[in-house]
Amino acid sequence: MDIESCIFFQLANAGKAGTRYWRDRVAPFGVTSVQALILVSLTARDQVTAKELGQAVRLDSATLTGTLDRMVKAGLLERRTDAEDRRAISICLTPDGRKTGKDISAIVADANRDFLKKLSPAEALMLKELLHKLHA
Amino acid sequence: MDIESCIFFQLANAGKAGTRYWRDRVAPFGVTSVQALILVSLTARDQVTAKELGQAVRLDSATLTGTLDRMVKAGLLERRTDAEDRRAISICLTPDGRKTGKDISAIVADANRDFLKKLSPAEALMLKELLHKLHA
DNA sequence: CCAGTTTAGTTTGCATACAAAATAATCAAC
DNA sequence: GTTGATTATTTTGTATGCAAACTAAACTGG
Repeated sequence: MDIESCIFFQLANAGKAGTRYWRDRVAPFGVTSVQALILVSLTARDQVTAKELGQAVRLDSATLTGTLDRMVKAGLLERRTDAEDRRAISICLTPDGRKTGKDISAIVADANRDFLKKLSPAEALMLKELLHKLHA
Repeated sequence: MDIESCIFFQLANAGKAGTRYWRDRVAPFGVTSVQALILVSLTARDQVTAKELGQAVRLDSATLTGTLDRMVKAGLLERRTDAEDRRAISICLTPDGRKTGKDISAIVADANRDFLKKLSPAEALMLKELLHKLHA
């Protein structure tokens, strides 16, 4: 079987292509592609624990720890020990992080449209459904 | 726009899911997911330069250098200075690398079928076409 | 033939991605 | 109520992924 028609190769390439495009779109905000997704997620639902955030953005705890470290260092968010459960930490956006999150949230739809412009609306929808069906 | 319906998030997740599945399938052969793809690519077309290999498996030169280092160390392949162009290097499978490449090539189709089993054959084909159309 | 440019790979530095082990706090059962 | 299992997060170590700078070899125009 040809590597070009291998689904693992195709999905990995599509993922990398999407990430490259998204990274270029969010680079002006001074954040990486993953950090941008985290900010968008936090903008939609503020005040979450690290565990909840990890589930929302599909990052395992080890990867999340490092990424949060860099975002704290960049002044985008803070870690606070959860009052209820002292094992958990609450992730809180700083004013700067909140603004950047809002600004990036405002371009997500346009970035999606532009990246998908080679597909018709019906095809784009079909692609999203097929990708979703693959996980579920 | 919800992060769940963001194409960059969906593609990145699908890519990671595929890579995880593929990694588990090739782990018994003692190689990583990327190394497995490289071996499959080399099995189909032996004797290529690093540049050609990088284009075939979509790895930039910096990533390829490190991955080749690990594969040489693992005894899967060798670097040889190209006789025609002394800037280039030829990538050659060792006997061990050739056998592993053949063994892995033999399971690619089955791994693809199994990973795509939640989709009908028509849907799987549609997915591949849409992914291809996205790049082209 | 020779300076300037292009090309093939490597190196460096940083950001995911993830397995496995370590830490610390909570929960469960007796 | 203490001990043992579970849970949240961090740490460590290895493997991509990629930008940018660097090296060495080949090409190109005058």
